[in-house]
Amino acid sequence: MAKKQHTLDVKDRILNASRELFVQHGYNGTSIRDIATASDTNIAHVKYYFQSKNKLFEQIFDEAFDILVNRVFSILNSDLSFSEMLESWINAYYEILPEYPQIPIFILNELNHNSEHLIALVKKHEPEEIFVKITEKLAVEVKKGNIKEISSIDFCLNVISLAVFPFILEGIVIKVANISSADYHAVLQRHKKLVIHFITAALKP
Amino acid sequence: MAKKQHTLDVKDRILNASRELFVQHGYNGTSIRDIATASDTNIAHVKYYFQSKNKLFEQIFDEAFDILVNRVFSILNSDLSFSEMLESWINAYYEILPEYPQIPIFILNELNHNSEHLIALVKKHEPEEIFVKITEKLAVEVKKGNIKEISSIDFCLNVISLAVFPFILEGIVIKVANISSADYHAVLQRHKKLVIHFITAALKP
DNA sequence: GTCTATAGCTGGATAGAC
DNA sequence: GTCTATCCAGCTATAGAC
Repeated sequence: MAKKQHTLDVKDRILNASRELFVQHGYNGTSIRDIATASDTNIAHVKYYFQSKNKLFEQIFDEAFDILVNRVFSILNSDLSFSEMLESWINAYYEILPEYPQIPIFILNELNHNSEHLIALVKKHEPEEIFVKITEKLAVEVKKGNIKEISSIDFCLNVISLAVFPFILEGIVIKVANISSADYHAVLQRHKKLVIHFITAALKP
Repeated sequence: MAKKQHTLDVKDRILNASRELFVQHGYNGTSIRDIATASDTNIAHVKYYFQSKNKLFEQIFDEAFDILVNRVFSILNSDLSFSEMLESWINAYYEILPEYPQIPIFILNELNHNSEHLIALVKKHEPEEIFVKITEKLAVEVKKGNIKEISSIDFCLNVISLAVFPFILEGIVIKVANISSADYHAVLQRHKKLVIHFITAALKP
């Protein structure tokens, strides 16, 4: 009947194609025509379902940001002990990011290019709540004498840097060192344990 | 005589304007027209001095990458002791990056978008040599029993992550937390000492 | 070296037939 | 809902006058 058989309907095909293209090539590097071609639809379809390139992009960006903070959010809202929380937090990144390795650089880059517009989307997820949660947990742990005194901004910067940045470096490392993505991910899985141990050792009073 | 007085000649005005625009908005987000307008020249000037948008971009990218690795390179080639080297290395980032805070995200993003083409420029700077140098210095230090055993890839990932990533987060942090860039840089200067201490403590045998 | 004009193409958006 | 045709603004690149 139809010229081509698709398992997904038009709207989902457009979402899948645009997710891949936007994350890979950025907002400016992706045209509606590219999206229409990749999803085997046409420009009018994209316009019909998403009104404009901008609206479609916002939806993709929102999803991507959600992937990055949602799980972390639930970990920090749970009743885990401090050391369990720290380990779960880092483990979360090392489970999410191998599946979506391009998301951090995508988010950071688009925020740098288009800040005024996208920052509202970021704030909607209330990332400051995460920060408040961590500050509380840290204060308790310092008071108990379990860890050295450290400001929550310093602590968060270190944890996020150590856990997230290696994934951002993937592209450059595998090309310069001429190794496969799988090899690099194997290195990172080993690296994860070191990161947890690294932070624990550095926080010891 | 001329309609407008400029302290720099045409070529330098184009370089300055394109540096700012490319680093800020990326390759795809910058047009030759933007560059011509910002440098108070015209499209023909840009073409005359740099042949194409691509050639001009490569020059800017090359410069930016050089800023990021040149100083680090000379530190690792010097005869500093291991602990001096580590401190100088991190200090180097904290001196370079406040002046060029956008460069890391610019480099990483363009490499992700346009890898095949730019990776040759990166390799020209021989970043692997840095890695070899560090591996040697680490091995000596481990043998002496001054630090715990650690692979050089793990070590490099940790140092670079801790030192560079906070600068990449600047854009999102100052907007979400509603603080000024100067305030954030003050936080980072404090943070620098903690990073050095953090790594030293974690490496203690 | 400088600058205008323009070719040739690709971008997002829209109108309107079916 | 689907799809074609088309508008017009933007882009890089080039030719050629001065």
